[in-house]
Amino acid sequence: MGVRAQQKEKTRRALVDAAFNQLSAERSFSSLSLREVAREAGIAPTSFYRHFKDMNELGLTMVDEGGLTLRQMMRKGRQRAEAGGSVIRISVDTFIEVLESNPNVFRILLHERSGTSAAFRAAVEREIEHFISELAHYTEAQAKRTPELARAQAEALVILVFNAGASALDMKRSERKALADQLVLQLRMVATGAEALQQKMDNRA
Amino acid sequence: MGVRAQQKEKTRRALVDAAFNQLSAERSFSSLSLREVAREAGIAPTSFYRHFKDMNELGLTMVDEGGLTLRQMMRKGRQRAEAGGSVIRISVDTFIEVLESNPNVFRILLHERSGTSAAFRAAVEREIEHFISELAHYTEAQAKRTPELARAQAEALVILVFNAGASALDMKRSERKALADQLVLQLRMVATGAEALQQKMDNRA
DNA sequence: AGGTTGAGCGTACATTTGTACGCTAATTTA
DNA sequence: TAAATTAGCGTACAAATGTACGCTCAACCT
Repeated sequence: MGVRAQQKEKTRRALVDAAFNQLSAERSFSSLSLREVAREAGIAPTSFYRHFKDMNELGLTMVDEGGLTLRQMMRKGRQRAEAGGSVIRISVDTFIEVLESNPNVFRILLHERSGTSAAFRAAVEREIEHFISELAHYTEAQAKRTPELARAQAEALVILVFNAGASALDMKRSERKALADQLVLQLRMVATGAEALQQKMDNRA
Repeated sequence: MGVRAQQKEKTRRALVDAAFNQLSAERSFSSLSLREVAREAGIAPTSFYRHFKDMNELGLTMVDEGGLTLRQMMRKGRQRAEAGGSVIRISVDTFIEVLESNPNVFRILLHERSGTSAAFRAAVEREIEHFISELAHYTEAQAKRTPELARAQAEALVILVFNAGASALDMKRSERKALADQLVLQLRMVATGAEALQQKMDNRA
């Protein structure tokens, strides 16, 4: 890559990072202005357009990038689970860790999921869908579920996890412990319930 | 109530209604400006301050009012359930109906739940908490659950329902049918799983 | 009846925003 | 080496926003 393209990439990163850094509990992506982001990135407002068509395009980039980060981290966590122990427990613990080290990635996903732009909502949904289908396939193979049931189960699990994540963002470390415990309990409920429903169906056939 | 206070109340209502009417899939509360709301309500921007300290105060009013509306409608639905039939099925159907007739109430609750103002998040959480604890008490008595388990179960149910609501907002009527079916399946999973966990605990004791 | 209150208005202003336009200077290409 | 490309800048402007201030006049109180 030439010197020129390299510098451009660097500035682009500065923009994305600037935007992520400005996110907080009090500041959502849609409340950021193009000028603010440019200022934080150390470039002139008008230079922003050399990299993104508008703020929307930047936001979508962030969603995609954030989703990728998340999936990579969760995958690493799953490897830990393969060493043995409760899959649910380990996954929840991993999730909390990921959330703690990337709060702003979660913020944008959680907020824009119910946001004002259809493109954003779709992008977030796509990211969540990754999690769901990955999990559904796993369950279908592992626990011999009907595809339909596996899907419903996976979706329920993911929703519960993400929701807990939203609550966790506002919490202190100590409170998070209790949250994680309750989440584990809820996930077990779903898993147990799905198993029972599956068996009932099998018996009927 | 005097003529004066009556007129004031009328204008206040106009403001609240104006704000609710401006909400849509593309427009969140936090993207509304004081001036827009005043314009829609037919008053001068500066007159807004005769009724609310700022937009935040208006928003909190809307959350409270919306939550109340929701609970009232769900209560009515529950009476229908007492006539017999599956509690889960009837509740879900009621919920979908409520959602269809008050989409904007849901929009503000769902969006501000992950919103940018702590006061808003707390207000929404309070509303959701109403649902959860009402349901937890019901389950605790009806199905003889441990308080802890009843709480976890109720919370899981409510979260799944609200989440489905968020998806439903973007859907056509026909798609909603499938969503409702899957939601029912998920709720049964949770209920069945909670029952199984409860029995396991009872046996151990 | 006469004084007080307060809802609603119009004017005004400082800020902030997105973005159009044209320049510069360094890199890339030919 | 000469020409072309382009990242980044500064200037500029129209639009919109929140809100301070002071006025009016109908309703209210005594």
